[in-house]
This record gives sequence, C-alpha cells and structure tokens, in this order.
Amino acid sequence: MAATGGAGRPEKRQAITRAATTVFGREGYVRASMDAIAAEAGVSKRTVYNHFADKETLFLTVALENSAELTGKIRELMRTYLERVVDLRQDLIDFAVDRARAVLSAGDHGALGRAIRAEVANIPADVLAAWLDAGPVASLRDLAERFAVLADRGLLVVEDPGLAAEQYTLLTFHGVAERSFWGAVPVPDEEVARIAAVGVDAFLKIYRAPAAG
Amino acid sequence: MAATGGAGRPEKRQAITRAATTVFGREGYVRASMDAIAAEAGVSKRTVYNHFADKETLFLTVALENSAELTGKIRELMRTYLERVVDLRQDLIDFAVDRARAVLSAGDHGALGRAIRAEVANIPADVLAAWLDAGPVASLRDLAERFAVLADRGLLVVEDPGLAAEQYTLLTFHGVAERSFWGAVPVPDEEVARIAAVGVDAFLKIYRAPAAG
DNA sequence: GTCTATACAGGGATAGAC
DNA sequence: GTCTATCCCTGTATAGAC
Repeated sequence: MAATGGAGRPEKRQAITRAATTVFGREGYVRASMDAIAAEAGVSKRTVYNHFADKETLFLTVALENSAELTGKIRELMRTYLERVVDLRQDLIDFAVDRARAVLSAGDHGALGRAIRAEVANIPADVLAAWLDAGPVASLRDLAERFAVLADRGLLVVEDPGLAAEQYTLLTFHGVAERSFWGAVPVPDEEVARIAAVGVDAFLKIYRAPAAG
Repeated sequence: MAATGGAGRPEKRQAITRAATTVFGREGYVRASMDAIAAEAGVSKRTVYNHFADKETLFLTVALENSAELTGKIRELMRTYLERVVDLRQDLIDFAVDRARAVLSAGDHGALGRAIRAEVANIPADVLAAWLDAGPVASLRDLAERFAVLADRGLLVVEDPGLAAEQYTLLTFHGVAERSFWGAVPVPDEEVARIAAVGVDAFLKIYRAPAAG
C-alpha cells in the first residue's frame, strides 16, 4: 500500500513511472503486466520491484503523480486564456478546446485517468479521494476562482462560482470526454471545437452579464 | 464473434445472461471468470460454453441486451414525466432523478455500462456502435423527440432538439454519473436531487419560453 | 440429448529467489 | 538480469445423471 520511498537511482525511478504511465494507460490495470512495464522502462523487473512494493503501489503512485501534473497543465491553460480576457466567448472556447486536448489526447495523461475510472471499485477510498483532490476537484476549484474574478470584473453574473465551474465543465468538456470514452476513441478536432463553441454559448446564456452583451 | 444461437434450454440461457450481467458488472471483463459466471447461474461451465462460443461473445451479448433494456426503461420514464407536463420544472427534475437512479443504481444495469466503458479499447468498432445505438444514443433521440413536442406546445424554445437533449443530459445526469463513477460509488439521494434541480434550472435558463416564465 | 461434475492442457501472470 | 515456484483462467474433454 505505502509507496516504497527512495530506494535506487532516481533516473531509474522516473523511467519506471513513465513506462508505467504508458503501459497502464494503454492496457488498463488488470491487463498490464509488470514484465511489460519493465521492458518499456528498459530496466529489469527486479529493479521495478526494488522501487515499488507491488503492482498496486506502482499504479496508485503514478496515478497520483499524473493527476497532479495534469492539474498543473490545466492551471497553465487557465493562466493563458482566462487571465487577461479580452473576448470572453472566444477565450472560453479556446480554453475548452485546449483542455480537452490536454486531458483526452491519446497515449498521454488521459489514458491513466481512464484506467483509474475502470478500477475505481478496487481502489481504497482514501487513495481515490487523494486522486480526486489532486486532479478533477483541484481543477474545479481553480476554475471557480477564475470565474469569481471574472464576476468581480463584471463579465459574468455568478452566484456560486463552484457551480458555474462545474456547469462550464459539463457543457464544454464532458460531452467530448463521453464521446471519446475519456480518450480511448479519437474525436476529430472540428468536433471538439464545435462542442466547445455550443457549450460556451449555452454557458453564457446562463451566466453572461447583461451589460457585457 | 457470432452469438451461438438457440442451443439448449432457454431458461438456462436466461440464467446465464443474468449471472453474466451480475458478474461482469461487479468484476469487469478481465477479472470476471467463466467459472464464477457458471456458479452464479447455477449451471455447469460446459453449459455456458454450450450457449455462448466464448467469453467475449457472452460479454458483448449481455451488453447489448442490457443496453436495449435500459433504453426501454428510460423511455417509460419519459412517458411518465414528459407526456402530460403540468409543472415543467418539477417534471424535468423528477425525470432526471429517476433516470439517474435507473442507470446508476448499484448492482443493476449501470454496472455493465461501466464494464463496457472500461473495455472500450478492446471492443470491435461495429459492436461498440451497436451498443451506443441501442443505449445512450437511442435515449438521446427519444429525449430530443420529447423536447420537440414541448417546443411545439410553447413550453420551450428549442432550435436544435438534439442539442437540447444532450445539454439537458449533461446538466442533470453526467454530473451524477461522474461523481458516482457510473454507479461504482454511491451518491446520496439528496445529492442526486440537488444536482437535478440546479441542472434543470440552468437548462431552463437556456431553453424556457419567455411566455411560460 | 441436454445437463452436471470434474479434471486437464496450455498459457500467462505475480512475486520473489538465485 | 534470469529463472522458477505457484497460482489462476480459458477452453476442452471425459465421466455419469435426468
């Protein structure tokens, strides 16, 4: 259960976590084998077990690291698109498109999220809570803060920023996530852009300030 | 691949499909064993293989049957709540709550949908398309028809009924689905009701006819 | 003739020993 | 870094029972 701390060379550890991300993302937890991960990392299987107690520990470790990394990437996208807003609608659309790409791009971070969702019944509750808190919930909090600022500037009318963040995410992101099965099936770029646009239009019907019409 | 047609007694076949629904839903495709399914059905493993060529055939068969059954159940809910609408907001909320319960109730139909989503990378494209068409997409079509009728009655202003159906589903259902990981983690009834209410309120801000205010 | 019960062959996995 | 003990699963085969 507990991560096997700092044994071994750090560069080997990183090679293993990178490989585990790839293999778990591609195969899912059950299908992935420790042999395949060792081979992908270019290390001996013994080295893998030297760094991580067992398969479950390795999976949960990379899941958490991955979740935090993806949250950081999305935070950067928010800084890019929602810090200095000039064209509200267009910036909200651009953010939605880039976020969908970041989360759902094949072979990347999203694949591991798919594996987590598939294994959720077999994950200890506290680990699942930690994953949520480092990932989706953290992004929701970040987005709520952005919306609160936009409301202060008079661009949006927002009573509950957390709710607005959730509904923005539902309208602009979850349709794509569902259609692509969280990145397992590719969705054309134009379709992502279309969904983002109609999603933002719906969102603005709920939350746009009348003055900013 | 092709379902092994009508060999054997029909009541045995039904026991097997019921057991397969339970076990696949609880364990997922990879973890579920044919032994466990045979035991759950109270039949010999040989009998399972007498009705279904292999594990994959059994899984895809019950997935499709299940999908169609759930679509029918949701269609009934629509008839109950969206046929004779008197209080639009309340009827939309009640439908959302009952649909969430029907799809996400633990141990029921939702579990198999979770298994499908987990295995989507290993499912043939045509079978996946058939599953979508008998399940989520069919419900979306049904709901779009209902919204078109409500628009004709002047209760909603809907340009694109399909889009309205999708956004209603996102706002009132996908938040619960995501939070419960498609039924794997229980969500309290009050939370489902709260999400349905705020989702419907947002939906009505987009689509409610001004006259019906 | 279909079902039950059981056993078994073949492959692959984990986890750890050498 | 290889090698192996042990276990589990799929799918088949071999018995007899209703």
